[in-house]
Amino acid sequence: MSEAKTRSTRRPASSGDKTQLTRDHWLDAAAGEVASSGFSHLRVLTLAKKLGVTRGSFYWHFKDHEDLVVSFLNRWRDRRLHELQYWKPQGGDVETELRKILELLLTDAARNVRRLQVELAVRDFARRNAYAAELVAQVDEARINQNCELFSRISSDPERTKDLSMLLYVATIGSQVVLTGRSGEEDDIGRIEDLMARIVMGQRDA
Amino acid sequence: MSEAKTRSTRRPASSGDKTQLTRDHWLDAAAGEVASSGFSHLRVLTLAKKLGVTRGSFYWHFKDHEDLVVSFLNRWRDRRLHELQYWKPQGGDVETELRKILELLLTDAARNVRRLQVELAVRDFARRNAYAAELVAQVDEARINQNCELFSRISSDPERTKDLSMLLYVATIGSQVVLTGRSGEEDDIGRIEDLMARIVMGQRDA
DNA sequence: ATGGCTCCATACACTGGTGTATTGTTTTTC
DNA sequence: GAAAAACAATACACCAGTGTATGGAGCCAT
Repeated sequence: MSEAKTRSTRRPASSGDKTQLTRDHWLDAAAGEVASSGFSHLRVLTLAKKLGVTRGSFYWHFKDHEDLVVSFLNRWRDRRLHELQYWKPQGGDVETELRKILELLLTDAARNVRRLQVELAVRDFARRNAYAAELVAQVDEARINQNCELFSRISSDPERTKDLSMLLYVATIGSQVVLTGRSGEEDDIGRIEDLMARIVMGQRDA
Repeated sequence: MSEAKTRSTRRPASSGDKTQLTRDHWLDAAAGEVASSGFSHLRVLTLAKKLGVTRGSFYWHFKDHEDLVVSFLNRWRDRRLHELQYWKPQGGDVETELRKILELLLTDAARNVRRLQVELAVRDFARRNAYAAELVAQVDEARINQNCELFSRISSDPERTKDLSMLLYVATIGSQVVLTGRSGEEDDIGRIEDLMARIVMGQRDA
């Protein structure tokens, strides 16, 4: 603790960096808080400490607390919609593609703890915030539709493909909610993944 | 603002009643707050207003805010474990029992909005509170085990019955999380219910 | 090197919430 | 029917958090 003049930078390198802060820096810090404590514990003072600055900086980058929340939600929505692009099923055979999707939605999701926690926090926030609910609905719909394209190769009945896609989605979300941070998590998730795959494949019509 | 003497009762009948308050009254009021705003917005001042008293009463019934939260969680756990008793599958044939359970877990749950919201709030709180997590785990396990007994009549492989029970559970929780308060909720839940029933029945071994 | 722009610090006013101490009012109980 | 116990009101000290106003410090033009 004896710096503050040696380098021309003024911030005590709390985030390891030295340059000026940007809106995105604050949003990243916010993600950490949201993940670990939820939206209702999102405090600008806390973020400022984490970033090694005072709130003076915050109120330059953001109008107020609400501005932070809305920006956070928008960025979250944009990223979630955008990433879907890379998860599009390729031309492989149905079972391999299904396995890939399941692994993406369950095993992979479970490893990305922070990302998962953020999603759960957003979802919870959506229960009492109309705007968040709107964005969550958009993301949910996009994801369900994405899987629909694959399931159309399993059943020719469009109603059934839609239902299957929906079921797979709610099952994965449920797994995340119920199993995350639980003892035997890895194992249980693997088994659900397996069972889901077998079940869905069993729904293929003749 | 010119009352306060006409009747010998002192509380302005905010809860319609006149008698003295009990711990359970506070817990009931807390349930309302938790359902609509979550644990992090649980304020004793708010409860006091809702009950038509001041905080002086609260601190007679409870040691502090944490006492309220812990008592609330305990009551929740006790009730959830106790109600399972009445949901035990009877001796009917497998499909009817399965349908009954699904209706209980999905259609019925969706009607009981407040109860569902409380459960989701508790579950969210459990992400950052060890004690809540403990209780949620207890409830989850009890519910999953309860369904196991039924599924053992579908598959003779105990591993598979356990997996099926788990899948059904996470699917219902996921449905509640994803579909609650969404447009077309009723419809979607019905379809999921139907699909789940067909799928599970399809897992019966020869 | 001066003025202007960007980014952050400091200080203040204000709100909303907790918990405690004390007193007041009903109800019970004997 | 008076003492005791249960319940509630009032007033206070205190803290955490927001938002605002203002004053720098560093950088970049000309």
